[in-house]
Amino acid sequence: MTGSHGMPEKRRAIAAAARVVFGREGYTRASVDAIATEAGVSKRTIYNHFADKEELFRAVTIEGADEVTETINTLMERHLRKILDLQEDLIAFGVDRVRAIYEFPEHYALVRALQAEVTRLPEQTLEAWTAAGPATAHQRLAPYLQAIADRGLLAFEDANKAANHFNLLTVTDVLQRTYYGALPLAESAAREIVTDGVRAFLRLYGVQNSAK
Amino acid sequence: MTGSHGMPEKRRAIAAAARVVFGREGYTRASVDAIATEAGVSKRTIYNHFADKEELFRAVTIEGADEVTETINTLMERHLRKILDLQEDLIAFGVDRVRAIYEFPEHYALVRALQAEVTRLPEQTLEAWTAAGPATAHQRLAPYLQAIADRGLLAFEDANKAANHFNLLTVTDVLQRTYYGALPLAESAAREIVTDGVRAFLRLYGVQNSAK
DNA sequence: ATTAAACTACACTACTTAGTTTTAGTGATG
DNA sequence: CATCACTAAAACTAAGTAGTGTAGTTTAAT
Repeated sequence: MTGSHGMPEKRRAIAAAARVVFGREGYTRASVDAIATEAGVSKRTIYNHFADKEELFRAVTIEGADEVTETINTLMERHLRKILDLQEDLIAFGVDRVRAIYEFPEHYALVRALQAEVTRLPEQTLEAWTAAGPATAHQRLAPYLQAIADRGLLAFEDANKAANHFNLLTVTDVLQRTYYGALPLAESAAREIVTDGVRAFLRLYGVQNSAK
Repeated sequence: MTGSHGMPEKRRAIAAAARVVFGREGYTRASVDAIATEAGVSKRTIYNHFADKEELFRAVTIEGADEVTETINTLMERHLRKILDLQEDLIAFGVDRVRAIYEFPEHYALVRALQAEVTRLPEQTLEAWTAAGPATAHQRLAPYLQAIADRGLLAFEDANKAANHFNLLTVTDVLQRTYYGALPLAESAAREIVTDGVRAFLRLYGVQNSAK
């Protein structure tokens, strides 16, 4: 059963374990031995697949970002493709997006670890991660907002800036308050933050047709 | 206030050095020996002033937060006490506030280190730091905005939410893009972000008849 | 000058780390 | 069968870690 979908099975086990341990312990504190144990693999095998600890870190941060980005893409398709009630759809998207933070705790733990390492990371690694993760977050949102604007439901000059403001007013607010998902947040509190954010966003860019 | 007034000179040297080294290396990687060297002090002296590494970290994060909070208070007094042109004053405040990020690089490096440790920190330490730093950021802004609203230049129902939105649209945007000050940001870019943020803020809460 | 507190320098403990090497074994391919 | 690529397990190297103990030195107030 060599499920070799490009990646040997062991490599995937190592990557998954690395994500957990790096997320839980941070880069420096995470030991390669601990990752090996978590992966159910010998330490030597890790070094057969990855040059060193740093390359392992680089690989898993980017792969993790890809995974989350994919999830967010799905959420945008689900909520922002066909708009029935703009405010409700934006709120539903925001709430699901926030929920995704708590559905990928290892990923956001990894984000915290990565942010702590920013000044020590090779420029290239940071760029690759930014491109895979945060950058896509609003680069991919912008076209959806543009499409909604084209149908006359939103009005702005720059879709990218609007997307940026949407993210700031919803998911960034949550990330900031919870230290990137480290602190728990009640579903109801998340909904309230997102609702406030969406209402502000619509006051900024909404077209007055659905009234109060 | 964590007064650095009655504090022996050596203790201050240690705290200053710890801020630099923790900021540069992160909590785990920073060694107490390195902090001692940076402070020009023997390691034993550090342990005469602080119970252990963790208490040292706790002390310097909170002292650093106090310092930055004080600076921000000064900026609010300077720009938000007497309003001449609301938009210009808010922009000037925002720009100075962003500049403060780069005037306290060790502090924001420390913030990154702290965020990475959030899940391992004693709850009490995190609470104390949140209270000294980020929490005050908009708790103290709210009264200024309220005073401006009382003069009829702004309109909102909840000053705290307005303050939160102001911060999100200006300084949080910058912090997020620069990984909490880790990446450089041109003065002009900072000004553009803040200007966009302030304009959005005024579309949300501004009263049309004022100035201009 | 005396005294007490604070300091330095440094050896020392008990432990952890990244990465390598060794030894023994696995399953597949030709 | 033999080779090949991989693996586990454990020992090992070389380095670094937090924190302690102590002997001798500085500092400042009396």
